[in-house]
Amino acid sequence: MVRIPSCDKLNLKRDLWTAEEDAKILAYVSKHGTSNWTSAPKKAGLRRCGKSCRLRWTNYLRPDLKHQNFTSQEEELIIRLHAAIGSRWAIIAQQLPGRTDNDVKNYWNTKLRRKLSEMGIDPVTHKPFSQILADYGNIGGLPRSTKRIGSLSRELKTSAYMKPEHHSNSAQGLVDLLTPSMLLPETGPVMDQSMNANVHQVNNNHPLNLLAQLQAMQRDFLLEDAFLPSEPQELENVGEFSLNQNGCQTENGISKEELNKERCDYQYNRFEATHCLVGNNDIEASSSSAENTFIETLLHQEDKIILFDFLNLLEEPLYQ
DNA sequence: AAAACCCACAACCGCGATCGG
DNA sequence: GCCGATCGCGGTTGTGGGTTT
Repeated sequence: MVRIPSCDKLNLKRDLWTAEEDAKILAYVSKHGTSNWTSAPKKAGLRRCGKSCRLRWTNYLRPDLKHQNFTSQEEELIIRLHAAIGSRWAIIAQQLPGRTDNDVKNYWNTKLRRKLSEMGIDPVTHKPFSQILADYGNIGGLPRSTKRIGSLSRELKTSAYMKPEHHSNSAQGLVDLLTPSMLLPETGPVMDQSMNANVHQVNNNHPLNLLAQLQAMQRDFLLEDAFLPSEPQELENVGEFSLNQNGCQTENGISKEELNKERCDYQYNRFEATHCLVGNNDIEASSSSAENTFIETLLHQEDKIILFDFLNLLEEPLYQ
């Protein structure tokens, strides 16, 4: 495949954009729209490559962008989503109206990553450094790690939620990706109801429900890939274990299909409980402070919210 | 006052995916 | 189905302003 010559190779302008150039881009977009950036430099009278024009528009000039500082709520959401899906900045940015992937990425790299490190948390794995060291000591005995959601294939990503024009809002694509047929292949009416509730909430711009769905998906992967035995009898045992964790009872002789329903209920309820906890604990209360950011509050309350609690907040099932 | 350093963020690069002739 | 053109993404670099020495 022939590569596009870079702006550099074409001897085009590469430094910071001037107000005059910005005005030309705005004029171009108002006249021609954003569908064809290749012709933008010529039509707008700019000595920039089309790619550069597109980035300038996408990351800076778009009228729907926010240019204010990140709020503590946004901070919290970035951390939680990063813990869930890794550095998928475009997806994370979709959950933060008015923010671009570049904004989120820069904010993570310059602020959040360091703050987590200062708290003794590895910003890559979201584990405390002490646990990483402990794990390293036990490296031979660890079960094989399962696939991270962050390593979802590009096919899935692109087909399901990377085409905003296919959806009425940014979250809809993910909702489609996480339809019961994919997320929970053998679920019945009970789980459908739960999922419908989630879909409804996502449609109402409750970004944390995206996290719940992602985590449910991950939980499903983990249970399917790493812990679930294939034989029905073994499945019963696993189901009993999972449900007992949730304080529920299960009967002997449960069918595989019923088990799946129960298991999905368990997953959904667990995430609901997690988010209720998060919503009611000190974190949210402190997040409302205009003075303190989410992380700063945690730092100031080290004796109250110990590291272990923060990890519970993150609810990172991937690394269990 | 000036050099050195730090930080935030704008911008670019390279790659894979997708589109369209 | 092929292939060139384009888009979108994540990683990285460059730049300018602020702070420290």
